Amino acid sequence: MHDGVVELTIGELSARSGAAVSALRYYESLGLLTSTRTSGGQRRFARSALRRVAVVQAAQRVGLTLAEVAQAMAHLPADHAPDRAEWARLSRGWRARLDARIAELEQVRDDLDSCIGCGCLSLRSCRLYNPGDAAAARGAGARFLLEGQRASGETARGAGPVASVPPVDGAG
Amino acid sequence: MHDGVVELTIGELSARSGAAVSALRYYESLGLLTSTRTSGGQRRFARSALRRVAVVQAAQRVGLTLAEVAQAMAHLPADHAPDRAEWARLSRGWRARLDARIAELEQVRDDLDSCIGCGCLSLRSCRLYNPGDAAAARGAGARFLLEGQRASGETARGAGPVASVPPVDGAG
DNA sequence: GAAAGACCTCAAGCACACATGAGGTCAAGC
DNA sequence: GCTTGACCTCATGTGTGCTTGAGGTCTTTC
Repeated sequence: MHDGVVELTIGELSARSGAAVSALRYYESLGLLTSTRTSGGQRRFARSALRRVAVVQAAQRVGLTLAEVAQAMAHLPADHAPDRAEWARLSRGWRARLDARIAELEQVRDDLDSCIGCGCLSLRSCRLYNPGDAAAARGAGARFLLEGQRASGETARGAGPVASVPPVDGAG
Repeated sequence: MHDGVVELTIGELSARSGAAVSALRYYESLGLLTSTRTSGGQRRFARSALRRVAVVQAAQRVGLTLAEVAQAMAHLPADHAPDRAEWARLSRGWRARLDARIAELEQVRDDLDSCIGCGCLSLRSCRLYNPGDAAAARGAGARFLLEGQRASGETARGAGPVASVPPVDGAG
């Protein structure tokens, strides 16, 4: 095997980055990585690909989707790994998202605390149940937290919004 | 429409809970909800179902999967909505998970900060790149954070672990 | 009693991030 | 040059949490 040589096979990149071979191919298909090919059609990665993979993995730990990573990386030069300034720009944006996400989770935690205290889940007042305030329903970065809370067509066409039925909160 | 009556149609439950009709059917298929049926085969939910849906939604905000919610709910009596003590038991467990999750994100944030400072992503020393310590690779509750970091068969069968290739960290 | 809207049951589809398998090729070492 | 392991390209599958659609039924209201 070539050693201090310039290029890496996909297996080497996998071993060094910890990403699976199939994941690397997938990243390439999304434009997150580029490679040259040998005459036989096998991929060869520049060593800078190692850093790119590291960036992808970092972004995933932050909670970004690969599409978002691709978008962010589009602002980076393709021919070399990000240098200090470029990486700082990227990661500062991610930090903001991280902060927002942490804040949301802390909000949920506080709401949960208030519910533990009151044992409520009252449909009228419980903040866990009625996340209408600041943190809720924000588009940005709430993916794993608040996804899937919109009404279906069947519901929307149908009986109208919540107000059409009077409040109930006695249990069974 | 019946009004202060004991049972709710699925549409009413949807309107009152904010969950889509299709989601409610799905929850029932997972055992998260139960219903009786009219002679015509339509679902009727006890009012306690409202609280059960609230609990499911709360758990999702915490970050649990529905399977986990189902498991947690298996410890609750099926015939009534959770009372104060039962809800407290449940939510205290969730709180621990929330705390762990928040701690992990804070760890990532700190690592990110150190990387912003040094512009590194050095394969040898960067903590974002080498999440080997405390927070990483924990089984519990790291779903959205650390999923998909295991090697594939192709990689595992192949060139062996990281040590087989000497370190490289120059960029392109 | 008839229209309309809410409801029913499958079955299939979507999004995300890959993993897996089939069937075949390349490259390195002996 | 021959074996063997690494690599290739599709195509399809996995898990989670639903949504959408087709085709049909129930219930309520006028």
